[in-house]
Amino acid sequence: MELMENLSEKSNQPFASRYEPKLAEKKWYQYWLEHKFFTPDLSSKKPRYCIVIPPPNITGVLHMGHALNSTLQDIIIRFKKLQGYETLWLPGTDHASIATHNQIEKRLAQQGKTRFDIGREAFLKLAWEWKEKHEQIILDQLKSIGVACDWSRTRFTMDAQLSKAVREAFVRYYEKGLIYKDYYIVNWCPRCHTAISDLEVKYKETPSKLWFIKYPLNADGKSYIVVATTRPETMLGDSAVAVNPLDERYQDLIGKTAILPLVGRELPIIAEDVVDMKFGTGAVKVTPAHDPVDFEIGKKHNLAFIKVIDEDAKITTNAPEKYQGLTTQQAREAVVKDLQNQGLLEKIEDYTHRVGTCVRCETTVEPMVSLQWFLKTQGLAKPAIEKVIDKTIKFYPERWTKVYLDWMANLKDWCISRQLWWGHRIPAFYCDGCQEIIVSREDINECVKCHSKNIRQDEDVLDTWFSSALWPFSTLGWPDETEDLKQFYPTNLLSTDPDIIFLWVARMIMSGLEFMNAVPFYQVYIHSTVLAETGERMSRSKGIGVDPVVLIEKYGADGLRFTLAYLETESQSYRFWEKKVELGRNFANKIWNAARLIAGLNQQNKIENSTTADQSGLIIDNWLLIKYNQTIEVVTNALDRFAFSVAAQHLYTFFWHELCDWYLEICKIRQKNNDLSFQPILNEVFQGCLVLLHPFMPFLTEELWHRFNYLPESIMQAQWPQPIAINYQPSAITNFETMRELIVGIRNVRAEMRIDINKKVPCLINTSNRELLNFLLNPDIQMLIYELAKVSEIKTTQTRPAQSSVIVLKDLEAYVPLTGLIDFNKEYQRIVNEIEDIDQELRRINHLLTDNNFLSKAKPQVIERERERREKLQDKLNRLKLALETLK
RNA sequence: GGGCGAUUAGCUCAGUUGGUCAGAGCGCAUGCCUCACAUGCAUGAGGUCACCUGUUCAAAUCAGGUAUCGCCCACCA
Repeated sequence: MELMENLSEKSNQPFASRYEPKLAEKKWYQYWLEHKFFTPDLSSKKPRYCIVIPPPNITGVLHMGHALNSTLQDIIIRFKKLQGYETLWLPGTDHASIATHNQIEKRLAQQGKTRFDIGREAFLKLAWEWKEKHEQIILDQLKSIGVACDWSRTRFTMDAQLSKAVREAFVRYYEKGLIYKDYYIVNWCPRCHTAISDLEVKYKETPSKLWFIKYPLNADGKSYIVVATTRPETMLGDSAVAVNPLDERYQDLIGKTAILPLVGRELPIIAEDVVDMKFGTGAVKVTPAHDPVDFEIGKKHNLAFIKVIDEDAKITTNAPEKYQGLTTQQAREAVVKDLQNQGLLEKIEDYTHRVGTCVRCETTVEPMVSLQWFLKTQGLAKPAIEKVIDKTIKFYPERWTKVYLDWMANLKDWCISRQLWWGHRIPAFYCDGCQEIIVSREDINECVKCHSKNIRQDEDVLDTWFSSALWPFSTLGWPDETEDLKQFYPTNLLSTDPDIIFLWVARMIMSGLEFMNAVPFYQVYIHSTVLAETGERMSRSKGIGVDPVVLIEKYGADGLRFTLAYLETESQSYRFWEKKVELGRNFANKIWNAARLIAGLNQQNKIENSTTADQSGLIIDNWLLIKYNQTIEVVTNALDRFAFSVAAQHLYTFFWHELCDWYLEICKIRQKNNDLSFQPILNEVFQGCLVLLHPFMPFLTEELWHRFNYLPESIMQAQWPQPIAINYQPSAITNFETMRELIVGIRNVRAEMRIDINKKVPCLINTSNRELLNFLLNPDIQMLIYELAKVSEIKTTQTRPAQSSVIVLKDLEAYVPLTGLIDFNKEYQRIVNEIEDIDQELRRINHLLTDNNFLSKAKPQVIERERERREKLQDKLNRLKLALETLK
């Protein structure tokens, strides 16, 4: 394709018959940036509207989730700007502590190294290099979608200002006594070598075994208590056996002791009501150091916490020597074998249970006692719950409100420390002199208490989500009192996907209320999850799904955007594949070509003193304007409640099937008849459509806006359309609708009877509705029917002529006489042939359905299908026979 | 175990508060390269809106229940 086009020129370009997204996209994005349309004017009097982007990880490249979410946010921000708000969409990226670690460690692994081989400093250097490189990639990909982000305010969670915010927040929490350090059972990922939060653990159904182990009750080895476990290796760390206090089987054992096999430790048998009598034997081994439930039991009963698994998931020196250093898997095998040899394994049952795995690397996590930093959340949760209950913050779709509230009601303290290097290092300092812990806004070299120089900072960093939780205000300048903060906080909308409601949304609400004393946003939109064609989650590593960057390349950003919005309903998910983008691409092309036609219709200047003295033109125009007004209302209302699909579908239908299919077709005819009175209306509606479409298809609409030299200079400066005041005549509109149905009916007859495309047909109408009759006999209306349905003349009649097809409408019957139009003999023969074909098929089916062999062997559904088919064919046969009668 | 969704044409899905809602796109069939567009135009075939029972003058739309699928949460060793 050769389009010799100068990209820097805005007008006088060839108006090719196909919309070429590539020619528009770069050009207009550049143009918007140059004109600073994405940067708010802080001195304007307009109301403010602000969105902060959910910062993509610097590890990632754009995926469909980003494409969807960015599209939706961009639709809203552009919609609000057109509605007259001073808008800010603030972009940025997240350092993604653990995810980035994984990426860099993967690279190191290729060189046979771990992060511990190169040390903290070198590792951080690599991480910053990674950031420099990958941040730009993802931001550029976002730009290719067309996002109206203010890039002058781009933030990164580890920027100096944001790091200052993190530190401020930590210190304030600490000073309020909300941050503490304690031993707790955490999920430990042996691969990432850090604690991870409950939310970062995914459970997988795994077929396994349930081992029933005999714990001898005394040294003679004669009597036992049998416990069932899915993790026999952890028995090395057992410090009790627990039974339900109501369990009659074990009443006499409570308070006694059992002997731990292989180890020889004496274990108290305790009563504990969390023990389920119905599970296993009703007796459970208690391993406080390696199981969350057992941990609680251990604390309650003051049991020993015996750590037998270390940070690398290997058996520690707390276990008998022969197991030390084994992996958990090896230890399991060894323990089971030894128990078997000693006759202490009662039985093994198959059992499927859920194994916790690291959400990042899929390694099996080990519950493990360790010393971590925690944030007390109860006090923080209370106002965060209230603000949602009192609807200061609203979730869309509304059902997510309950999900949020249920979670918040059962909130546990948040483990905020991670044994990682990339991230915000915990601002706690340990003094080796006086053993004090000093938490400080500034780095310190000397103990404030004892002035010892022997101080060292905590090695850990904060959970990535700690900084994310501050994002809505840290990006606007907090803790400083900035103008941005004053003008744009609270922000208006947060749009995100369902899986980070707890990880992120809840925590932003809590910290927003804590530090800003105001909610971080008023509306939370939770969008659908984009699934692959198979219904599975898209996954690059599994090769399932599509790449939005490729789709933009092939179909254009506008086409992709429109399609995504068109599919975005309140569903929890939708399936998506490449073919679907054709919908948007084709629509973009349709708009483009409609524009070409309109440009042509405009070229001829309006003739003075239009010949349309009657109202026919007005009615058609009225019809269009009514539909247009409805469209404005529906789209505005839909976008206000984030019903993206409703808005997109309505625009699609109005533009394509009403404006193009009918109004433009009629305009062509009017133009031929020197009636150019449609021009101002067409122009106004088309211009309005461009604005309505702009949030969905920014590039195409900007391109056309310039080609039509509309004002103001950019469509981004335009105003959202308002319904046009019209002289509404309901009866005229129904008459017009009847006319449309009549035209469709005549076309239908033509197609059914295979009337030559160039042959005109007469049409006889029969109606008692005088007004309708007058309308249809109006010369201008007749002209439309002549042209659009290829009709030669319209006459009235009271009776149906022989050999004619009939069209039945609400207030009207119309007849199309077929004499002379079709070759009756030929048509007769065609129908006869068709009847013969059907007869033959019917015979086949009848034969089949009387064949006992078939009836006994075929699937019932197949037989049923054949029966249904027979019925349908019979129907068709009858109809054809009737048609044959008409032709006689 | 709890919560939340889904079940509508061959496929993917729309269907705000119950009464022109039985729809769209794709696919299919037929005819058209008609001077905006074949990424197009015209016409058509295809569905007891999962199932049962209620409420109502009226239900795809509301209530109760059943079945299947999906998502989320939860300490069943």
